Amino acid sequence: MAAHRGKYATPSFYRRVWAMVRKIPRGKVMTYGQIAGLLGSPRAARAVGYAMFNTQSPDVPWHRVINAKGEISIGGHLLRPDEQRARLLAEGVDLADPRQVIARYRYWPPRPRPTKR
DNA sequence: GGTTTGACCATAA
DNA sequence: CTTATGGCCAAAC
Repeated sequence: MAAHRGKYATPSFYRRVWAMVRKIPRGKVMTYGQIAGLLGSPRAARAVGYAMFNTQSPDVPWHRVINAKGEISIGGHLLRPDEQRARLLAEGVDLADPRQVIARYRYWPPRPRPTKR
């Protein structure tokens, strides 16, 4: 099951990112750096963004991933930052105040070690 | 295996 | 407040 780096093989790191993004509940958001940190690489925020760029699975709520400022990072013309905003608004996420977005809607996944209390 | 790129982040001025 | 810069990481070429 080793992830070969074939053209059509899915990079394992991306998979972890996607898996974590899938766990973001509706109406919640996570940041690139946050995801990277939880995956063990606090400085790999860019790679997380890269993973999002390569996301093609409808299962992955890519729109729930924003930057540390609490805003949508997509500035590109090819993509659709407006769509991300619309999706978040549809889930009840108010993007008016970026700081408030982080404070109110940031999602922290449960720790993988709930045992021992 | 070096180079390039990027939907990032923190810091400095 | 905005702009600039360095850093860091993973993947594609």
